[in-house]
Amino acid sequence: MPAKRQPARPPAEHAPLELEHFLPYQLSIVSNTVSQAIADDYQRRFDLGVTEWRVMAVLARFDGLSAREVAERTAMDKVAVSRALARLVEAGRVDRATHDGDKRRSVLNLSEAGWAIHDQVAPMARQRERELLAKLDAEEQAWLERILGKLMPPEH
Amino acid sequence: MPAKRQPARPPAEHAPLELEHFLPYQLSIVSNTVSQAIADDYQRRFDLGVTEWRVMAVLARFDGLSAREVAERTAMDKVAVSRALARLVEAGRVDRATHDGDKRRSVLNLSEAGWAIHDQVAPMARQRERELLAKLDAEEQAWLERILGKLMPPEH
DNA sequence: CCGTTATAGTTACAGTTGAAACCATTTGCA
DNA sequence: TGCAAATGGTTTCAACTGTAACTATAACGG
Repeated sequence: MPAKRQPARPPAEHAPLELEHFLPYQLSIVSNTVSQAIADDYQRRFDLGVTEWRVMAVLARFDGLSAREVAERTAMDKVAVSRALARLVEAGRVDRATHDGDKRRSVLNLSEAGWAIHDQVAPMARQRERELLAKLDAEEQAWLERILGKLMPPEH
Repeated sequence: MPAKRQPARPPAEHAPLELEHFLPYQLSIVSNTVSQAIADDYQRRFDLGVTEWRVMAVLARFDGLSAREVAERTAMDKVAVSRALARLVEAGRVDRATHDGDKRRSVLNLSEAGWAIHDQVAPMARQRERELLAKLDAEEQAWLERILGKLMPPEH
């Protein structure tokens, strides 16, 4: 067995980054790990991508949004929303109509089938969130909520 | 101007997710925003992708790693590491040799050119981290560090 | 009105990504 | 030994992503 590898250079010379204590890196790892865990739950079972699920989640809360409004609320760009909607409409999970008085806009709603999926996926997502929070005590949970609120870019 | 849109269904009926207060979603937004900001700094200037930078960062700390060890330390999969290394070696930023006594393994090190890039990018990354932390007071910073430590998956 | 500019949404293209198959080498063990 | 399984690494293929170009409709300014 090879000996445990040691940092090979004096930090003063090059000041290498310690990735595992670097905040943006930690955020990326934690975020990807939990998102992937949630996605695994519904990806195969419902043939539903992350972007599609996010679109469904906002349509569950707000009726009749346009694609642009969905993009704002999901922090996705309009191309991603357009593609997610194409799949969702094709699969009969979202109903798309045209706005009265502005033929450019679509008017989007979950279909019955869409609601049926939503009502299965939403509890699974909440459960994963609980599992993540279970690693923290009550005080830490409160601080995390507060901190993320401050770190979120203002437009979201 | 259209009236502010209201939630259209009673929460009790379908319990839709409030994305903007959903922890995994917040993490994803914050993480992507900050990672993108950092990446923009060096992406164009050095023609260096995020995956390549991560590989360089671990090679700055540990000499002579194999590709597999790089993958472990960066939390990237081996395919991504293989491709990042191909570009880095091609660009003369990483030297790749073959391990004595195990011809499957490579032995990786930053080249002089690699170090030169590292020594420019690392301070930029640290600066971005400081800007992120500047949104928090000292107490929040301490809690965030503690919390992320607990949320990081054990293997990283 | 009519031409310019802006907006909603889609399409095309090129680059990126991940899963699985693949090759070469090494290890384990009968 | 020698052969099956494991390991390090690359390649392939299909899906996904972002940017820019495009179409259609609406808003604006003279």
